[in-house]
Amino acid sequence: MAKEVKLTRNQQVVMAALTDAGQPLSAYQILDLEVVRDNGLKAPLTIYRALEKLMALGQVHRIESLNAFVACDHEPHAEPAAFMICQDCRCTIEFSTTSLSRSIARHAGQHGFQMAGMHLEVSGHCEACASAH
Amino acid sequence: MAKEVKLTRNQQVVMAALTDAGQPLSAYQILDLEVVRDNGLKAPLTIYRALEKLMALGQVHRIESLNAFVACDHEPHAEPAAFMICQDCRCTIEFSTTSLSRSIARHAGQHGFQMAGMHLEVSGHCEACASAH
DNA sequence: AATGAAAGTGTTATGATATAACGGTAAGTT
DNA sequence: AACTTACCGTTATATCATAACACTTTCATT
Repeated sequence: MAKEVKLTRNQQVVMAALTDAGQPLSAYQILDLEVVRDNGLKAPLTIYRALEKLMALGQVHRIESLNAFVACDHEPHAEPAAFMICQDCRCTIEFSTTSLSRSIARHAGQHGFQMAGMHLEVSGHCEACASAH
Repeated sequence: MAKEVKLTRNQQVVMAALTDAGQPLSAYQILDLEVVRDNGLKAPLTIYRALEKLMALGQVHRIESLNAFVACDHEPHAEPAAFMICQDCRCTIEFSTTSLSRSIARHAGQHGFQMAGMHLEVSGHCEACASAH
């Protein structure tokens, strides 16, 4: 892991829930999990606060098109995120954008736009779902 | 224009509001505009229904990260959309993804993912705002 | 013109997502 | 200990989006 930051109890609980899920969950879906409620988290704000911190640490990313949150599946990072989202099983695959973001930044520059960050979401069908029709 | 589809009154009102605005507006911001209310549109659902149609026609696009909608500034299209969004003045610049989406589709394919569509949002500073600091 | 299908509309209610405001607590500086 | 900073619990509220139902308009086809 890049940088061991001590997470608070609430943050650990939310992080564990997302890691276990292996797919994006909305804040309210997290809130409804038994393992979360049993740990005393019972208000939306409690979840959102934990998520906010986890996103700042790059351990969780937000999927805009789903209004949901997903555990980062490799090194935590704040770098531009990109996701493939299966329309069938809802699984997500995160991929790196190092090369892509450079070319997009250049493209933006041609429009006089100074790029600060980017967010890419690709929808479609994952390998398992595509082969199963 | 690609295909002249006759818009209903509600759809025309919403389309005109977005075109006039020249920046993304939320459904409720549209609803609150005088020009919209004066035309008798007074319920959220009325706005959402018009937006749904306009998006299907490719004349309006949704900006996920803002929960807002923006008028398409060139040929209406259903093609993968990409936007640069100024964090200062909130203006958006839409750009084409024909070359980009091909390379992303190829990238996805390497992960066994069959791409259906994509949505790219670049945040940063537009030329005017960047030069004004 | 009659008729029937499809799309659009108005209205009310509700669901889903997210944050504001306030006061209190925990943990680490110095 | 005093101070700072982050975190937390609670209540209320803001914001975004859709369900359900009955009615109307539009328009191709008979």
